[in-house]
Amino acid sequence: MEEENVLPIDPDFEPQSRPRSCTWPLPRPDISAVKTGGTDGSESAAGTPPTEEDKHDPQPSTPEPDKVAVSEGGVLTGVGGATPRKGTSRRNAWGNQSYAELISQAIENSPEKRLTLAQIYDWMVKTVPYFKDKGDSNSSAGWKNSIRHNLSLHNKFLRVHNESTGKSSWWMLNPEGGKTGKAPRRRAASMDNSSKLLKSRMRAKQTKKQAGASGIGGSAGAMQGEGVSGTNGADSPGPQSQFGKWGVNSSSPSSRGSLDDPDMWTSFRPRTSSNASTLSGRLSPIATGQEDEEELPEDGLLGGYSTGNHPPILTETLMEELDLIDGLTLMTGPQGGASPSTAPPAPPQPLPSASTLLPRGSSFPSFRQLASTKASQGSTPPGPQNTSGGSSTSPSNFGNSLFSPLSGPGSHGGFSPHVPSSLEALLTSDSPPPSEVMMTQMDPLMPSQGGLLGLGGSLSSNQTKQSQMMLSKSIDTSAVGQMSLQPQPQLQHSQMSFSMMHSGMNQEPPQLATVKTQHHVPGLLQHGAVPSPGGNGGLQGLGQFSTPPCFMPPQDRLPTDLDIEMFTENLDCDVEYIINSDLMDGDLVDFNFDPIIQGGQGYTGPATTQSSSHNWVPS
DNA sequence: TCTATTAAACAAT
DNA sequence: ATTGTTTAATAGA
Repeated sequence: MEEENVLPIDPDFEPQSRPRSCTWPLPRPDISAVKTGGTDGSESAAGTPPTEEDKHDPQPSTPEPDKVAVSEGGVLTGVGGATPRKGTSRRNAWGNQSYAELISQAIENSPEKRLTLAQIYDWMVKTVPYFKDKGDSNSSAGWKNSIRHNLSLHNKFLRVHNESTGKSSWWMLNPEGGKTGKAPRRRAASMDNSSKLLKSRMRAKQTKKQAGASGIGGSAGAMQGEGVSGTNGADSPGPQSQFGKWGVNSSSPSSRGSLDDPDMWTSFRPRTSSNASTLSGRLSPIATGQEDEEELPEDGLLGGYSTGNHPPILTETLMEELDLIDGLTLMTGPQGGASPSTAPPAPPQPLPSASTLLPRGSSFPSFRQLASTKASQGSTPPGPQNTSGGSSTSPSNFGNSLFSPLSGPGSHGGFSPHVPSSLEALLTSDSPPPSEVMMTQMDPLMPSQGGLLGLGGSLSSNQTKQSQMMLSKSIDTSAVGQMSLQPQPQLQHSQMSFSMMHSGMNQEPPQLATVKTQHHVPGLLQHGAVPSPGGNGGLQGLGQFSTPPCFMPPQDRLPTDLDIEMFTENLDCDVEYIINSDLMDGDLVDFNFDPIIQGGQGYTGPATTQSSSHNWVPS
């Protein structure tokens, strides 16, 4: 506290009677003053930190590579560049950049493009003069609080589980989120649904509390089982080069089966989608409310994919997944214009490919683990999962697959430990949907949602979410993934989801489909599956189940929302049921998706097309 | 009205 | 205690 006072704040700042912000000098009011005084020079004016400031923010000309320079290169560009309002005054004590922008820069600067919260703090302290003094402040410090707040609030930031020791999650930039530059915030909290959402949330909270006290966790299982057994060396979260680790780890078994996994997923969940709704808000009823929920489901899905085990593939897959999850829009990116690469879900940035992969990889491992873990847990103890030991093995293969997705088949055959558990199958099935999403994304926001609906649809629903919340995020998530897959019991539900999926598939363009297939399939199908050119192997499998080619016209989707809720409840039941019984029995479940299937026929047929999506899409 | 900053309550680790 | 999430108040555009 004192320190801050000490800061070289201009006299101007101080006296603004500010109730809350203790942390800094008051910017705003001052700003005007500052502005007046020194426009550009504002820096000096702000004066906060004497010298250092100069270097940092205001001027692009800044020699310091660290901060700005790098950032500019990346996505930030948009952000940083745009930021500068008229240039005159600095909005904040540290400059015109918002917390979100600063954070983005920090992340971008990092080699891996991901940082932990602590690292972000650190970066701030080092880089931004204003914070320099505040380095030692506690987490309670206002600025740290603000950073955390921003991380959570903005879709542009993705949280990825950090496997290493007890480290906090990695924070990454959501390719999409940042793309526009505007990174929408999550949602206006208040506003439309507010009442509804709020209530639900409120409940959730309360519930949690109570539950927590009471011990709802039971279902969740044992709470924390342990940490990561880690080991792997995961420790070195060091930003520097963990590449090796990533790959390795991913495959590595490190974590084996700890319950923790679920969390992993949780971490993924992007709060993303909601944004869309935020902006438009109106249209999709779904959007708003549901989206949120959807997020969770997504995780589940991801888990599914990851389950596959393959690292490399995962990498890309993850990419997609992340994207999907986040913005759901790798594809979109291009449109937005932000991301140059249209086709490939590849990283938005030109960054070194290696790094690109790796970084994401980090997250992957976790996925897998989760999946595998879950599988083992749920389905069975054995956990031979993937050639466990061979973790290293798989990677290599995957690597190939990545590069040459098509070729995939042969390699896949190699590993195929084939997992017994139905989960995989489920997962597989899931995979398709995402792709769909991709396509869907044609539309900026809405579409994505549509895709989600398909995926999450079954899952999503406020209620569901709540319930999930109650239980435990992680678990729920997994459940969710399964949900969609569910076999016989509730075909209805499953159908819904499938149908959605199919539609999505249809939409996909050939190329995309292929790609997708690769990503998804390989991971999942590895067993031996051959990647069917059509891609969809997974889908087909699904198709077998329920297979209603096209369930409903896109338009229906809206209504679907409603339905979804309906389902939700049912789903819940199912989930548990499934978990308990089906999953346990792995064998029973028949999700076989014959990889073979491919025909393309099914999916092909019903081409729904985005056009439809457009319809419901706002604009 | 929207965005951003700041605070603060809470949950989970 | 840290990390994350969320709500709310406030201020600027």
